[in-house]
Amino acid sequence: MSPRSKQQNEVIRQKSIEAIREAALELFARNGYHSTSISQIAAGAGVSKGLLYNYFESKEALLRDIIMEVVALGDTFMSRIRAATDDGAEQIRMLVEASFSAVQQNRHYWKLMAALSLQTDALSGLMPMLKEKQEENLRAIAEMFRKTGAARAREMAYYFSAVLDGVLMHYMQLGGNYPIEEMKSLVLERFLPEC
Amino acid sequence: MSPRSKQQNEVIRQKSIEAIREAALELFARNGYHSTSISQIAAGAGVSKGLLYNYFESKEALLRDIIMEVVALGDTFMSRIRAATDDGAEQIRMLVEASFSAVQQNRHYWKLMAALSLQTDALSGLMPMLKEKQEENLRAIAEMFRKTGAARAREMAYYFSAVLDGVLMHYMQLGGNYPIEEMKSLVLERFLPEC
Amino acid sequence: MSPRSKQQNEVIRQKSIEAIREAALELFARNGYHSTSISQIAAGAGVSKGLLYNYFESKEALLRDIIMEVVALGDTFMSRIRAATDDGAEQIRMLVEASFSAVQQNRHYWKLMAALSLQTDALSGLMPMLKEKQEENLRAIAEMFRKTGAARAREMAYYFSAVLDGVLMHYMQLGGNYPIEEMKSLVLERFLPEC
Amino acid sequence: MSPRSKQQNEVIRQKSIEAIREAALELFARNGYHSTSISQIAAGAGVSKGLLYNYFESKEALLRDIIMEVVALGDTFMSRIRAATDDGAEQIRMLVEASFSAVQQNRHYWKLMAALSLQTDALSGLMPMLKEKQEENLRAIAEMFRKTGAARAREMAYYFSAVLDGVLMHYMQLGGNYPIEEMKSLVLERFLPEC
DNA sequence: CATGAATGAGGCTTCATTCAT
DNA sequence: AATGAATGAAGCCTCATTCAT
Repeated sequence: MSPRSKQQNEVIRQKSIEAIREAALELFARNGYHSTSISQIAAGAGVSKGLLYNYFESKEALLRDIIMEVVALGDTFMSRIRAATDDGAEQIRMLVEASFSAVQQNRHYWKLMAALSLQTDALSGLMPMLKEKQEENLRAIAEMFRKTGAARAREMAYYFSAVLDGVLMHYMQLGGNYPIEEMKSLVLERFLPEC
Repeated sequence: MSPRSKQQNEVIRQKSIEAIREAALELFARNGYHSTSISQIAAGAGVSKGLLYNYFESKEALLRDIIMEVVALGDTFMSRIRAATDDGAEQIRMLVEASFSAVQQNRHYWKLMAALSLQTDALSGLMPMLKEKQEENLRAIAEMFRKTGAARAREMAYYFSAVLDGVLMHYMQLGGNYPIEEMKSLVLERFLPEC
Repeated sequence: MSPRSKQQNEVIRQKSIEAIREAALELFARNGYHSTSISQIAAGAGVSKGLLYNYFESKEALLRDIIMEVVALGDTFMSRIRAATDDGAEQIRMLVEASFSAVQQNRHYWKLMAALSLQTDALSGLMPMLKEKQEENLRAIAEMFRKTGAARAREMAYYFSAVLDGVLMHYMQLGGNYPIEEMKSLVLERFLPEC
Repeated sequence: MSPRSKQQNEVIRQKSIEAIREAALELFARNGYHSTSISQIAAGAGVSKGLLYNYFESKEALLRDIIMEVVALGDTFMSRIRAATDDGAEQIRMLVEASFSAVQQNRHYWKLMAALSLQTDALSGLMPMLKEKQEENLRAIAEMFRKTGAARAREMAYYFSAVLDGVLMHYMQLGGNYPIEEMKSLVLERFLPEC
């Protein structure tokens, strides 16, 4: 019955928050945002509905929180790549590798993101920020192509990121039988012919 | 005095059905299936909620109906292309043209389809059929590549359809500012270099 | 196209009305009043919903109409019996015979009546009349017993009609396997021992 | 501060559940199953509609729950009687007493059961179980008659239970002015003449 | 006489959210 | 920090009834 220390409390808090986030992500990705209820998330996280509302203002806020995490993850990727090398082709290669491996390791995140990116609802408040991020990434990718000496770097960036998203989307749709490795090879081949 | 003739009734019915379909498509595409209420659809179509249920068994049946229409549209495309020419490269060119123009002319349909294809819910019953269709299209596209003499025709088909979907998805996400024409050129260039 | 004569119209009217009544009775009895829709009745009768409302003010009015018919039928029975003989025992015997044969020949009517008699709803307006009828029948039956010289004729009337209703209710509940003939014998035996 | 204990919660739950059950029983019996709305039940129980669905899966499940309670009550009666004595006549006497007193003390239950037993709808799933129960009771009653040395014990059981149901049904229909005590005497007299 | 398209009130049910403990 | 009983708005759907033809 001795009162918990501040640190102990903080640990407990973080554990609960993380459990909620994970359960929510899993369920949102598997069943869709609207088809997932707060009750399911709380049950999945092993906490009460009340506690969930201690940490997250609302269902939408919980979704926002998860999305911000994914966005941050993406930013980290890009930073690392730029830090690793200054060679455009190599950066593109790393980006392809990183994208495929991220999606393969964690289909949940990306399926959720893809599904949400096509829905205007449930994300209303976040849309501008997400578009901004996409724009930012596009600029970064264009810069990579520019470094390879490619003509029409910006168009290539648009095209490249569309290809990447297209392949990964199909992978998420079709799952296990998708020839994901072959597709990765094809992408690399066709964007980095010299390698 | 006398009741309306069968034909008169059929005209009236079709008018209402079409209004409902259109309103539903528009709203489903814009706001998402779950975020669209039957009331909104009825209001959008200018009919009562009750009438909607005279023609569609349920909200899900309405969605199904719309999806079946899109699927039929896609089938028509493929048939026409195959009927038009036997030259693989020409077929691919026509497919690109048809896809881009379809999406540009009717963004609603395709945005809805894309969004739904990533949702596990709200489509449970239709998923098998849709996957079968996709498989069928893939085979048809592979056959086109085979005719061009391309190596690894099946892989190319996977890749090609991913590219197409990726580009069109981005177009649907970004809307007006997307360089859609440039992307079309790039797609054609990169898959039909000889033209 | 020659206009129908008044008589022809009347024939048509009566045919439609009768078809509606029959369909309604059948459906009310089989599926219950609340579980039967006007659409079902109209379909069952082979007429349109609109025509149904030409002849019956409302669903409840249709029910009332049917009930009145049953009541009238009951009155006819009693009158016939009293006209046929003045002997109490014989009257009772006839009543038993008539009741059993009516129920056996037309379970629909009686099942509906029994079900409704226990529901306060859907009959609100008719209840007083029905109670009055029951009271009237009770008096008539008591008079029959009185003629047989039985003591406590009124109590016997209550008891007798309860027995009759109980047996017939069980028959309607259990249907085919109910030993209806044996029960009739038992009723006769126990109320008319001297026969 | 701390959450309620399991026991406290259980008490609270049972209170609400019981309030809902009672309100539902009262309203179902008075107005009929179909004419009673969930809103009415919730209002009658002094809880929200939502809470009702915390405890009962559906309106039909609520009805089932109530029916199961009545069935259990009936089973208890029969068991007690058989445990109390082995004398057939005494058992029958007890059964009559118990039935009359049960119905007088709790008209709601029995009116609801009687009404439902004549409805094909709203009970579909339960019908087989109820028929089985009735069959079981019939066998038990036949056994009682057999012990009294009566001939045709099974027929007597059918007849006896029809009489009981008939009398009690009339009581429920006519209410206060029904000569219930006289009827009880008559039943006992006529089935247990030797007493 | 006859039709059936159309309406809208009202019923059942779900679920995000609150709050007493 | 934690619980879960309780709420009520909102969604889907049914169906008695109306009315233009």
